[in-house]
Amino acid sequence: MKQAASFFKVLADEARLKMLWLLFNQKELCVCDFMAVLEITQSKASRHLRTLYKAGLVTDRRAGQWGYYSLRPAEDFLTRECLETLRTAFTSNAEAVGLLKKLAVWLEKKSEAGCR
Amino acid sequence: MKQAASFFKVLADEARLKMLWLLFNQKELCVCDFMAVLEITQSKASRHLRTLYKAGLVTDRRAGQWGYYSLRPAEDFLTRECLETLRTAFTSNAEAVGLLKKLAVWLEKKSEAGCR
DNA sequence: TCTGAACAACCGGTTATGCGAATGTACACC
DNA sequence: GGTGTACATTCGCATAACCGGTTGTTCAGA
Repeated sequence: MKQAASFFKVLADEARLKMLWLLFNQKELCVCDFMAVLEITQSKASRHLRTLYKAGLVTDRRAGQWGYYSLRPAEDFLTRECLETLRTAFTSNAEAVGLLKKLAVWLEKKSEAGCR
Repeated sequence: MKQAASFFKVLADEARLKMLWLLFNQKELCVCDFMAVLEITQSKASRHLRTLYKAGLVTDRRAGQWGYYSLRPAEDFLTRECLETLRTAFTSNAEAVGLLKKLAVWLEKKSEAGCR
């Protein structure tokens, strides 16, 4: 039960919820994507991603100086179900939908700039 | 999304999870029941119940000097689904099952003592 | 080899949360 | 009216979490 409590503790932060939501809808994102879309500092982005990583919810992949994060399929029942519920709930949430639009615009601009 | 974060914040405590679990399996419980079964101080029990109350997850009913708490049906999708998932997860959790046994013993002893 | 980009990790400061102990309140019984 | 029970609330303190700014670290390209 302690385990369940610490899982919910990880979800108990708006920035981390938004990060998970972005990853629900985009396979891979790097730190600078989170910074741009969520309008947060690099230090904040990195710290929260670390928290998600330590909780086993995301994986990271280094490619040169870039770090890509993606969702990690949950092996635990509670984790899997709650994340799925979260995803469903956010799908009909205006703020969440707005974030996705912002993400799309950002990714578009990024690829236009050719900096992929 | 802020709302979702604060909901998870409420769940992010072992004592509160245990309280919810007990209420899943027993319609109504008073503060002293939580104290006895979870082996916590009165102040701790009261405080966490207050938190659950303010989050809208439980209701209270005063009867004389006794205060009874019970689950409050969730009107929100996220809340309802997560609690249901939690219930399912705990059903096959040894610690949680042990708590229920402890609760049964306590309620038995309490009614034997005639203090209803 | 130097510079700059992308990130991670540390630093101190602030805020939030949790705790037991003590106190307050409301009622029940004598 | 006094005592005891069942709570709720407040208090001071300790710990944990979050924050922005700064300082590594690693790598790519000139």
